[in-house]
Amino acid sequence: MKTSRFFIATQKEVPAEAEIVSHRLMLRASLIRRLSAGVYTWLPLGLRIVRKVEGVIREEMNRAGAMELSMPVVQPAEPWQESGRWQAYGPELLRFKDRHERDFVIQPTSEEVVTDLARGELKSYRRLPAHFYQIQTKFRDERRPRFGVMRGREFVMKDGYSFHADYEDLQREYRNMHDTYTRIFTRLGLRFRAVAADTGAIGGTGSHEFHVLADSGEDAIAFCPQSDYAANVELAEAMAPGTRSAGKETLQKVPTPGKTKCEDVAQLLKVDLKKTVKAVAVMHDDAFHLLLLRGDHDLNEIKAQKVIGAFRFATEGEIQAALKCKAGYIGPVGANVKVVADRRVALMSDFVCGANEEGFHLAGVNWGRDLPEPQVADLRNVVPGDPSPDGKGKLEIVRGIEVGHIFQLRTKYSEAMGAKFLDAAGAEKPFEMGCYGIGVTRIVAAAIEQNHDPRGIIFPAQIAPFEVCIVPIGMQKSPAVREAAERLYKELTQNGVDTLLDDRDERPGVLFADMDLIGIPHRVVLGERGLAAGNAEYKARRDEKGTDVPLASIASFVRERLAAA
RNA sequence: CGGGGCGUGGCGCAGUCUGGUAGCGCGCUUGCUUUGGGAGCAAGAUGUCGGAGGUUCAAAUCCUCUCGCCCCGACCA
Repeated sequence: MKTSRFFIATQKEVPAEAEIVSHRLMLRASLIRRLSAGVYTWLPLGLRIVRKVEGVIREEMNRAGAMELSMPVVQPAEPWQESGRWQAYGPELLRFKDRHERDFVIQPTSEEVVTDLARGELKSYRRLPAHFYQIQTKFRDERRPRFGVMRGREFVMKDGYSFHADYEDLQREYRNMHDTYTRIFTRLGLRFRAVAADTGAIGGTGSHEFHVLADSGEDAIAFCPQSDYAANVELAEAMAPGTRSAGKETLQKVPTPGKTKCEDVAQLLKVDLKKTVKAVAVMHDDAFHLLLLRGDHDLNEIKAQKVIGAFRFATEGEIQAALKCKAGYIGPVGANVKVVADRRVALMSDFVCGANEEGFHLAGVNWGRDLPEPQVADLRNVVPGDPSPDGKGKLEIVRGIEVGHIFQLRTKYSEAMGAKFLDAAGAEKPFEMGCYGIGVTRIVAAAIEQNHDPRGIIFPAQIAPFEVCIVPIGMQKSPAVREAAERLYKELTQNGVDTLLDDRDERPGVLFADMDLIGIPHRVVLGERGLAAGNAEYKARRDEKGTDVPLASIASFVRERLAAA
């Protein structure tokens, strides 16, 4: 490809709409343009990257035995009503009516359609297992799209669905996909980690997420460097080893006017924040609960929900009604309400908490003596340094971007939709199902997030829009440069190298800056100076300086570099 | 959905408080010079100031209502 016949519209200035680096660079490098919130046009340069990501995924999915198909983006409401997701999905599911007033959705995933297909076609165990996948446009009406294509409303996802005669075979395929995803993300040149995950709204049992590691990631991942333990912090179990030491202090009420936060109280009383307990007031149905956490810990709402059921935070009025006290000074002592203590809190002694009287806290509080032994549960997010749940070391926390997710759905959809096959004994059974997603367009953003420098994007070779760029200096003026550039271009393209020849009549600085910005991994510069000495100059995107290579061997040199990557 | 902010040529912004009929940089067009890291000079083109209504002799500026977008929190590939 030659730049004179290709659409490149790089920008020097940073667009105001973009906050994170990948979004900025994607706009500046003319990979994407926004049409509306969370909805983007993929420009020719960006689409090349998407296609390369898709290519790697397609190759590995096919190699793993999955079969590509394509299901409709627009789907009728009926199967969604059958599965129950028409009600369960909520406003994120984009719905509309056709001219006959019939309900439709734009697919956010395709469990319903693929299950409908399976129940019609996979009537016998002899047809099993079967794994169908597609690389398709999805739409989710996100409450808050952000970071460009990282969390767009419209996006491209690879979604695969497998059907099995029994659970053992589903588990085999689940491991197969775990391995396949590992290969895919490795080939894409990403630094990533597979983590145990909550199964969330899709339901089912086993589940892993694949996260690209990046500080800008929206997810927090807890992992143990001493073992292979890794889990989303939403899920990671907070351990509390040890026993409660006997209390030494007497209970006393201390004035803490204006100090409503644990940090402020700890500072005022000159005690460690870890000696304080905070009480979070929540309502489950109409029941008021106090959830107790150590002052330096945060509530994990998913865990709390598993303990007391769906809840919301109590209002100031409800707190007044239950405890006769303002928020900021509430605590469990003498409170006639349900109390659930985090495991760690249950092991504390001589601690500080609210006194249920405005302007006062209690110090030297001890379980049993000052208040009854509480209900104990895991309520908090893990923090760095917590013991790993597998007992093999201490947890660290990093941030990640979720780019893949695999689930064991079991029979959730097959039972809801009556999708059954006949087994060898002639008995009707619901399919055991798995589903497997990869965020294709999100990967492009994640790869940039992980690979960039002040000059721009540094694409991993597998997904770069072009593998090599040729930058001729003064091509329009110098016949020698033009001739050398055209010859090298021809030689590389004829050998299947994805080459971009920058033949624009621009100053060298512009060409260099653009090629760096759009992240082409290998660059060959041809100038009269070098040509006079019989040399071309080669530079990899990450290199500081170029190196001279004899013109006669530059093509084979580049091809060797490509093969080495 | 709650909280904060922003809508002025293709892009980034000033002007708004204190009404007087729109400006800067980048980009774009043409010419000359320049040519190994986003050139210089000259001449140009491009705006219903997000939209609607109102106040006023006069509105980008004041008032009302709307629409859109971005950022921070609870969900997902």
